[in-house]
Order: sequence, then C-alpha cells, then structure tokens
Amino acid sequence: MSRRVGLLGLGDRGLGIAERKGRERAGRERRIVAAARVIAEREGWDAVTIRRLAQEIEYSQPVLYSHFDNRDAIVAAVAIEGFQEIAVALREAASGSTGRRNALENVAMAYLAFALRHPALYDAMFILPTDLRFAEAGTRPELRAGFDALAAVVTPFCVDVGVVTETFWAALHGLAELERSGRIKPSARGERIALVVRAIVVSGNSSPAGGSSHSVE
Amino acid sequence: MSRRVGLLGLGDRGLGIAERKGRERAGRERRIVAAARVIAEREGWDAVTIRRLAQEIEYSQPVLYSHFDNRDAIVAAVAIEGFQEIAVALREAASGSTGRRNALENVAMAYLAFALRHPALYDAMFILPTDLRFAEAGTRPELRAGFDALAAVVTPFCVDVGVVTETFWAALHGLAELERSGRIKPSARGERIALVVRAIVVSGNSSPAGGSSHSVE
DNA sequence: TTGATAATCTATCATTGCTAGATTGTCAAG
DNA sequence: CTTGACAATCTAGCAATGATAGATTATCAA
Repeated sequence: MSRRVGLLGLGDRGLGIAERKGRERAGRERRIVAAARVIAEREGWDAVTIRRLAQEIEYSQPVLYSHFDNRDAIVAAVAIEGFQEIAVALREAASGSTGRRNALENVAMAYLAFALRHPALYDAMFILPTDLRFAEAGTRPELRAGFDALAAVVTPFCVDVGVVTETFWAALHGLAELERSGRIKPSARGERIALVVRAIVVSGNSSPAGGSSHSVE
Repeated sequence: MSRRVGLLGLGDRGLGIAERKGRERAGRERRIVAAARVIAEREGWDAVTIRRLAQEIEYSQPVLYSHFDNRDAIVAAVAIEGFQEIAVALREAASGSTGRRNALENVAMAYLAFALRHPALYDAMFILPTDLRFAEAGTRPELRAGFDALAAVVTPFCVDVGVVTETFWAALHGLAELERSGRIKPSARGERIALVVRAIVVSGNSSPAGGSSHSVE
C-alpha cells in the first residue's frame, strides 16, 4: 500500500486521536476492498473503476491512491481475501470427511465449487495481474494456507508431498478454468474429479516404497 | 469480422480487380493479426492498441474496424492461430514417440513447452476474453484440433476417452498456468509431468473392463 | 492566534477503444 | 468524357479510464 501516512507529531494526549484516525483509515480501506469485490462479482472487474469505488466510499478518487499504489493493488487485496477464504473452505471440506480418500474427494469438490461460485474472486486470485509473490521465501502466509490445505489431504497417499500437491492443485485449477470458460462440459465434472482422486490414490507415491495399496478404507 | 465489404457491382471485366482487392484485403488482415501477435509477444498485450496496430500496417485506426468488430476479435484471431499451432506441436510430439506411454510423456512436455515458449499466445488462447465458442455444436475445427491430439494419445489407456482427455487437458493447463505465473517451482516440472502420465497409464480406465495393464512396453 | 503539516478536493493529463462525418478513389451509365 | 453512385479511407472527435499536480481545507502544537 502507499506510504505517506502522516498522523505523526502527536502531542501529549493526541494519542487516542491518532488511534481513531488509524481505525478510520483502516475502515475506509476495508470498504474500498469490499466495494471492489461486490462490484466485481455483480458486474465484472471492468466495472470496478477508481471513480466508481470513490463514489461508493464517498471520497474523491485521489484518496484511493493513498491506500493503494494502483488499481492492480486493489485487485490483489481482493485476491488475498480469496486465498484466505478458499483455505477455510478446503479445511472444512477435509474435516467433514469419513476417511482419507473421501477427504480428497470432498476437497476437490470444494475447490471447484469455490471457483465456480465466486468467479470474480477467482479471477482476482488467478487471472488478473496482481504482482503477488508465490513460491518464494517471503510468500505471505495467506497465500500458502490453501496450498497447505491441499497438502494435508494429499499427504497420506504420497512420499513427495510437494510435487503431488502441486500437481493436484494444477489439476483442480485446470478443471476450474476450463469449466469456467466453457471449454469442457459441466455435466462430467463428477467423473473428472473421480479420475483425479483415483489417480492420486493409486499413483501418488512416486518411489517404489510407501504403502502402495491394501489400505483402502 | 465486420460486414461492410463492398467489392460488388463489378461490370464485365472488373472481376480480376475484385479478386485483387480481396487479396489485398486479406493480406492486410493477416498483417494486422501478425503485428498484434509480435507486439504482444514482445511487449505484452497491453501494448497492443488499435493505434499501434494501425501505425504498424500504415492505415488509419478505423480501417481495423472494417476487419474486426473490436479489439477482442483481434485477440481471438491470434488465439485461433495458437490453437492451430499447438495442435501441430502436439501431433508432432506424438508421432515422434517410441510407444504409447512415451507418446503421453512427449505430448505433455510439448504442451508445457508451447505454453511457456509463447506466453502472449497462450494468454490469447486461455486468459484474455475472446468470446470464442468451445464445447458446443458449432465449435470451429481449429479449436478442436488440439483436443483431438490429446485424445489420440490418451485413447489407448482408457475407455471413456472424453472424460480422460478433458482431465488430461485440465492437468496440463493447470500446470502451465501455475508455472507461468510463478506459483509452483519450475524445477520439479519433470516430476509433475511424470506423475500425470503415470496417473493416466495406471488409472485411465474407469470401468473394471479394459486392458488395465500388463501391456506396458 | 498562527504557522506548519496532514488530509482531502478540484481540475486536469494522456491514453484508450470506438465512431461520426468528411473526403477521396473507383467505375459503370449516359 | 462527364457524372453520379458507391466503396474505401481518413480526419477529427467522443467518452471513459488510470493517474497526478496543485489548490484548499482541517487539525493541532507553539
């Protein structure tokens, strides 16, 4: 976010005032992000203009630039909300499962349901440019949470958790994208998910070791 | 593309002239698409503006609108080129293979190589809005060719070719997208591909029938 | 009260996709 | 050869967008 904040140089009892200003500022920032998300989900990201957001929060346009460097940074803020929420959704799906394989199924279904239920949010997370950093040392924990949730349900079936999780994620993302954009027919979604799940169950372990089977449950 | 063409009302021997005009027009259209693609690949799609393209082909901006309804239609034209070319690349990868499993591997690698080698082209095909129709009755054959190439190498390993091909495609697309956008580390690409290939080989056939294995080669 | 600084606004820029309307080229009918 | 119609193309401009410069107002310590 932008730097020039101010609210320094407080005198003796100006401390509470600075706190109030900080709260107001944070609240305004949340309203910007919330408005962006609502408009994007209702009318698409093209409708999310700086002017429109300014009108929505009842401030002038330049105020937005004291919160975010540019429009893409607002998209990124929405994307981060999305990564937090999909992590929650995936963890819930996993926890409400009857077994390890069922957990895989539920998580896969939850992933697709999330992507299809919040198209604009998913756009912000994966399609629109956001300059969010992934797969690096300093990756924000919000961005790792979803990956970790996938890794959790994949772990029982493989030795190289990282690679299998990445591939599982890729398969789910690909299914979501191709279905979202009308490139594959939605009717066979269940069968495709079943295929992905079976693939992980049966061939997740890359090296000859590892419990290859006979624990099916 | 746009409608108002003209070149009718030809008299007795005006026929050759009309043909020449048609050729010139088609050539100009090709130059537009080619310029769009070159600029996009060199400087990104944001640099592909109508003015820039007009300058490139040495005509005024409105001329572009006699060829394409809008900017997205130009992106779509580039995307179609991409679908044609990826189909060729996948077929070549399949034909130069030593066996059915090796064909799977080669095609998967070729898919990823294509996506990573032509980022702007892949953007046009899968990321940017184009209103191209897929998975419908009147889908253009150029858009089916790539899918068919995938289906060809998948067929030996499954009964429900459609579903398995869709899932294979999704996995490859997901891997391409996540790697392109820096969300998974490029170093493990080979292992991820191997995982996808093994998954199809070992669990591609959904029903209990079908040649489940023992023909490995 | 005053002067400095923070907070916010008004006004404006350059760029974009797109289009209306004027202008030029082409060619068949008279 | 002229003329009138139509195709082809251009000049000029619109409205919208992201972004910013600079004026204006609020705040508060001295």
